[in-house]
Amino acid sequence: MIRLGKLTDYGLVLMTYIASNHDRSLHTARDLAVESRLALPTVSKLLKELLQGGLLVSRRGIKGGYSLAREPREISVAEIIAALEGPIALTECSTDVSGLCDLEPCCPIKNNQQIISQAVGGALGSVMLSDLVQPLHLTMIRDARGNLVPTIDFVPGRMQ
Amino acid sequence: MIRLGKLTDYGLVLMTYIASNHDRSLHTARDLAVESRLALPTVSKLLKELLQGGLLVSRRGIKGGYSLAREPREISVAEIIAALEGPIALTECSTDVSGLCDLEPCCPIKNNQQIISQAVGGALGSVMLSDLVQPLHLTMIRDARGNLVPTIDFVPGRMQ
DNA sequence: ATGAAATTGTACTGAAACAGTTCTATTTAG
DNA sequence: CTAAATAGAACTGTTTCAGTACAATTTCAT
Repeated sequence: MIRLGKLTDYGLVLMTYIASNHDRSLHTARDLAVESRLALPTVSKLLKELLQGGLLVSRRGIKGGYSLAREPREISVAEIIAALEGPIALTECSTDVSGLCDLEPCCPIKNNQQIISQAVGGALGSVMLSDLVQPLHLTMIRDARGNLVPTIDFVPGRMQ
Repeated sequence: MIRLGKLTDYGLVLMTYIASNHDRSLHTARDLAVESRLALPTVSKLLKELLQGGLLVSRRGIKGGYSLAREPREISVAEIIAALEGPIALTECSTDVSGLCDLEPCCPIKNNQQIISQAVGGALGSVMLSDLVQPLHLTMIRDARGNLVPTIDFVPGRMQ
C-alpha cells in the first residue's frame, strides 16, 4: 500500500484539531497531546515540522502556543504531507535531484513517474483542511467522559 | 514524501516495457531483466506478483513467458500499485480491518483518511498504462550518446 | 531581575519494513 | 529425457522510521 508515515497521520490529526478550534486562543503542545491522546514529545516534534513548513505560527514563552498560519480553506492536505514527509514524489526519480539513479541517462519512465506524481499531488492538493474539519464538527460531539462520539451520518463534502 | 517502494517502481518499468511491445510474442523474465537492466531474480519476483494480481498471463515451460492480461488502456496504474503493494491506503486506519488502532472507537479522522485515500486512489485509477507508454514513444528519442532526449513538448493526455 | 512555562534544536535507540538473493518444485517444448 | 522457463517459499542484511530524551532559547508574570 502507499504508505503515509504514522507521524504524518498524527500530523493530520493535530492540524484537524487546531483547525476545528481555529478561533480559539493558541494551542499548546501539551493540550494537543492530551486531546489527541498522543505522547507529548511526538506532538512537539510534529508541531515543529509543521511550523517550519509554514503551516503554523508559534508564540514562544509562557502563554505561548501554535495556531494556523492561514485559514483552513487555504491549507491543502498536500501541503501538510509535504511539510512532514518532504516533497510529494513517489520515487527518488520523480524529484529533480539527479545522480540518484544509475539508470538515469536512459531511464525510460522518468516522465511517466512525473505524470503519476502529478496526479497524486493534484488529488491531495484539492483536498483542503477545511474539508477534513467540517464533517468532524457536524458528526462528532464530546460525551460526558470526554470521548468523541459520532452523532450524524457522514456527510460527504466535495468528495463523492 | 509519499514513497512508493523501489520494487513497485521497477514493476511500473516492466509493465511499460511489456505494454510497449504488446503485440510481440511472450516476454521472458530473462529478456525483461536485460532490457530493464534489473537483476533477474528481482524481475522474476515482480512478474510473479503482477501475475497474481491478474495483470499478466503466463505460459510455463520452454518458450514460455508473460504477456498482458488486458489491453494497456484497461490497466490502471492503481491496479499495478495495488498488485505490488496491496490495497491503496495511506494508513492502517484507512483499511476496513479493525482492531489495529487503539484509538479506533473514538478516532476523529477515520472518515477523513478515507477521503484522502479515495482522492489518491481516484487519481491513480485514472492514469492508465497506455498513458505511460504513449508519451514515451512519441516524445523521446535516443541520441548519439545513448541518452534519451525529449523531442516534442510534453503532451498531456487525460492529465492536466 | 528571577523563575516558570513554553517552544526550538539535536542526538540517540529499538523495532519494523524493505530490497534483494537463494533454493527448490513444477511445467513444457523438442 | 533434458533444457528452459515459470511458481513458490524462505532467508538476510540494510535502511528507514517511530519514539524518546536532553539541552537551549524565549517570554510572561511576579
